[in-house]
Amino acid sequence: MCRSTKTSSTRGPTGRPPGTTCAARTPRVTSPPLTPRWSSTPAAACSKTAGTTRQKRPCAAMASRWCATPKPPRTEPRAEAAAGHPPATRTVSPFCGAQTGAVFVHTPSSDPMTLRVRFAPSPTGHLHIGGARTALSNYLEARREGGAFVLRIEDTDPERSKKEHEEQILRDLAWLGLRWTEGPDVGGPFGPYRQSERYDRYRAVAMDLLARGLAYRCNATPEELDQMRAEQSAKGEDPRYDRRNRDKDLGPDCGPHAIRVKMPIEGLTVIDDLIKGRIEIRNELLDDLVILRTDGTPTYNFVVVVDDHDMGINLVARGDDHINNTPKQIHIYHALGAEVPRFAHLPMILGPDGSRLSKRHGHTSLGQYRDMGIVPEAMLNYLARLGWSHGDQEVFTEAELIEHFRLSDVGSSGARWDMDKLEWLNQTWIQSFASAELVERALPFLEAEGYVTAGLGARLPAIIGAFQKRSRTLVELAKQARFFFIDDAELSWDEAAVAKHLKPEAGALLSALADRLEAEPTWEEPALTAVVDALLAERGAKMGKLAQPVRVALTGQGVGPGVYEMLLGLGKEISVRRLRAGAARAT
RNA sequence: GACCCCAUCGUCUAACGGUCAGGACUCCGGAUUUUCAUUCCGGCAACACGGGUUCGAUUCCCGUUGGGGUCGCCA
Repeated sequence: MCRSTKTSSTRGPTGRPPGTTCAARTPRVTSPPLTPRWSSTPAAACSKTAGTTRQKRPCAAMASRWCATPKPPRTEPRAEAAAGHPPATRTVSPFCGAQTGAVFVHTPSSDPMTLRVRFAPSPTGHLHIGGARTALSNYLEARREGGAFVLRIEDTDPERSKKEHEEQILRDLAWLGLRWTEGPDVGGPFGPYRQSERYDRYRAVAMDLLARGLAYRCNATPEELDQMRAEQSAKGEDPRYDRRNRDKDLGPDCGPHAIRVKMPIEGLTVIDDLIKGRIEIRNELLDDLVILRTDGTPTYNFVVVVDDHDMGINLVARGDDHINNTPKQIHIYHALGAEVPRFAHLPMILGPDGSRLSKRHGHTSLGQYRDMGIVPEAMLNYLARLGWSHGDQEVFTEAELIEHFRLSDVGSSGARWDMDKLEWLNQTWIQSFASAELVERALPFLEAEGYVTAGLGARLPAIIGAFQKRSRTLVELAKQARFFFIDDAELSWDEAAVAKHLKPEAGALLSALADRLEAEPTWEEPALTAVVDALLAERGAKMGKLAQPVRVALTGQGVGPGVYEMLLGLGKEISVRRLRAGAARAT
């Protein structure tokens, strides 16, 4: 029997169940949900059709929305980007073909489609760096193609979803520099963008599936199912739903029940993944998954498909831990009569030991890296380079990433998190900042150390500049700058350095230097250099003779910034005072 | 266990049948220097294994091993 015959008879003229307001939700880009995207009649759909290759091209009209953002110059849409996309997904025997063994290939819309991608975090915690990577990949793809980047909140878990998490995730994404064209905060034509606000829609779709015989009621209790799985395991079988209620056609009066969707029982589902290539899964392995729980709330695999369809998402890029969900989702698309998007499954980010990155490996949330003084440019750069490369280039600006990054060029193997490389990139980026830029970035970290940064005038950029080439992170910068901000009495003294460099003859030099500097009206590098050079010339000494004693006197330590950097950062008063104190110590 | 994914220096990666297997991080030397850092030069270091296919495999195929992921009325 060809199931879609029944489908067509139950769908009705509008293809929409009563009470569904989906048309209002999908003003454009997609046809109304529940209307088959595949062309012609159900009978035609059941017949064998040839594979088709979807063509996609950048939409110039959509590019303007990105141009509204001030940042980097947009690169030209690339003509070659349009070519060569593989067929989205090919399914062998979904509902209609399953029973006949026919090969079914859905026919994509012929409309030139604007790329629409999404990032759908669940607000149950902070933004994980894996999530950040996924978000970035989607974002770059959208930017290059002039498409839409949709942010959707997957808050169907009322227990764990928290508003403050959602807000924090949005802030973290913004910190990274990602900007979305549609989302819960900015709105958009496909809202609402929080799943908790779309429950009516999910229920309506589920009821429609039920009415069309593509889903069914299952009154097995979770306890019964647990027992079933336990028995299966005991017998050495794979634990899975035994389809016990699939063909019973249970009515609404069957007691507390969930709604399950019917998966095909035989055949093959094929995913043509942008990153992984061809993936085949035997349909017999697919469980009839619950789409509506007993309490009426929808489940993840269901809402994802409904939303992605409603929102016109045509490329889904996510972690490869979702690969096993994909065939089930594809069949839900088919049940909805919806076009299946292309998929790109990004490999996982692994911990340094090769296992899945977790808290025990250290920091896993984006916010923690921000707090440790990683700049967003470096994080963006590092995240993009994980699993992807462009020639021998290591440092990329956002604009360069938008131009060169492609999901299809991402490697298919997992990548380990390498803090050393991240810090190296961070240092490289810190070195690239203009003075005022670095000051602005470093200020919060200085304040976090408890330093008073107000009223420093030109000393502040001098202090921060002194560490621009000496810091791998902004926290490191702030900690190194400590001697600039504390009272003389608080200086910590490296006794070995003191013993080595603050000897009597050095004391005389320091004392003389202090006198001359005190008399110097111009506290700028050329003037200071002149003072030091003159002193050195008179004494017939080299800089090497003076630098270390000065450094120890000024900082208490044997290592630190250059002499003039210290002098400029400290200012005249403190410099002279510390030099005198150092001279006194040296006698 | 079943299913799915993956496999080049320690790490991130390049190579798209013929290369002295390239670059970057880390590490180790050296140069510059005012200590440290920066910068510049140099060095160590890899095709997991076994079968095919081929005149020729790191590249293609199969298997083994190893690693990762998924097996919920979580997302």
